[in-house]
Amino acid sequence: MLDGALDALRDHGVTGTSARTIAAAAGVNQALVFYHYGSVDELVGAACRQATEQRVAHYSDRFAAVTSLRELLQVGRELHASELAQGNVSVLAQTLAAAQSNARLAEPIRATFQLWTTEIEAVLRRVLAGSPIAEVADVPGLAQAISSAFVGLELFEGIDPDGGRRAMEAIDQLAVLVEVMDELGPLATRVLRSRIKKAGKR
Amino acid sequence: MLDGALDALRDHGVTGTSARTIAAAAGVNQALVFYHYGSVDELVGAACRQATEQRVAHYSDRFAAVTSLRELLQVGRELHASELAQGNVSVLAQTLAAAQSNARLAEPIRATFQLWTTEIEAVLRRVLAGSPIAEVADVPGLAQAISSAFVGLELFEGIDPDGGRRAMEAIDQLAVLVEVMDELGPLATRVLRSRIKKAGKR
DNA sequence: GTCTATAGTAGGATAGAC
DNA sequence: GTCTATCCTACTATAGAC
Repeated sequence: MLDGALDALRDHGVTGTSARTIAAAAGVNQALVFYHYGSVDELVGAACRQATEQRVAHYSDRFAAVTSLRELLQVGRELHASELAQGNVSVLAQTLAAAQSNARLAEPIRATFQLWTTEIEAVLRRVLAGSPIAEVADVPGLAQAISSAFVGLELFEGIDPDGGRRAMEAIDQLAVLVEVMDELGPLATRVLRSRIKKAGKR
Repeated sequence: MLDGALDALRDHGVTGTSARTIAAAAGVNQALVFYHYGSVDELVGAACRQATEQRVAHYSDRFAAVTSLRELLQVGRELHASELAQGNVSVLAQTLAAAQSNARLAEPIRATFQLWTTEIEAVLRRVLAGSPIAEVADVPGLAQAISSAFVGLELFEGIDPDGGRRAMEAIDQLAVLVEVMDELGPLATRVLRSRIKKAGKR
């Protein structure tokens, strides 16, 4: 039935997801939603949670093998492509939107989202070790910015696939910038540190 | 009634927005939605369109005065704060999510979203003039990436305000990186060009 | 143009048979 | 645990009075 909930979110969106559509997708009776989960919202929350745990576990090895920002982005793009095909990230984006005005859904979705952010944060901490970026940048904040941006792109791609692809390419080019930055040597590092420090006092 | 539609989206989210809630917010009768707009979706599309046109016009002067990436981000943050308080960008995010599985809403929302992207693109083109970034980066793609990321952050902030704030800070620090990059002089520019070229052949 | 009234449909939730 | 049956509510959309 958890799978049925995901299917319903994929096929009908948040607005078209109900106890009835979920039950139909799962091939069971509508009353079971309430018997097992109490409400539709709780079922949706549980389904997102479980699905995300599985996806994160599935990509765990990939993330662990990442040694640079570009590789992180590369994994991100693969993940984007495969999850888009399965509609998984779209489901998360849907529920994230629904959670805005649904207090019952907010906390479960926040926790689910945190699963991705935590994974990205660990990679960032490893990849940025020794980099001047790590000294000044807030790594958890950066991780959240990245996963948020990812969701935004996902939503955008849903209504404009071509534009979404171009946006992804552009981000790829930005990642090159940051890496080059990191490889410019001590002079650049010094300039960078002082500039960021100055900017921080603004 | 267009305002009523926005109020309804703000207060009840996409799932709770109906001809009835819109009419109640506007202080009129529910039947008028169908008389004037034919369907709820078309009213919502029109409302988003009009509201976004007004907001874009309102920030037009600000965008025109921007001369650097950091200033662009600064305007973006002000915009974020003021629109968050009014709930406007959240409305756009809500409808963007709804449009994923609603063909009738997809095109109007895509066009609405394009209003912001076009504005950002113009600023980028001006700010990045003469920069090595502009030579290799796809400016329209970058503009779409930025507005997408903005929406993602907006959604995220809705369920985790503290995390959203930290993510915004982190992006601010990244912008400093890019600017420093731009100011490192010809050596860095040369390295950058060759690296991006190489990366493009990957 | 705006209202009331209403038809028809879909969803949340529960009671009770099996 | 799973089903049928059912109640109540809320929604879209239309017809028709004013």
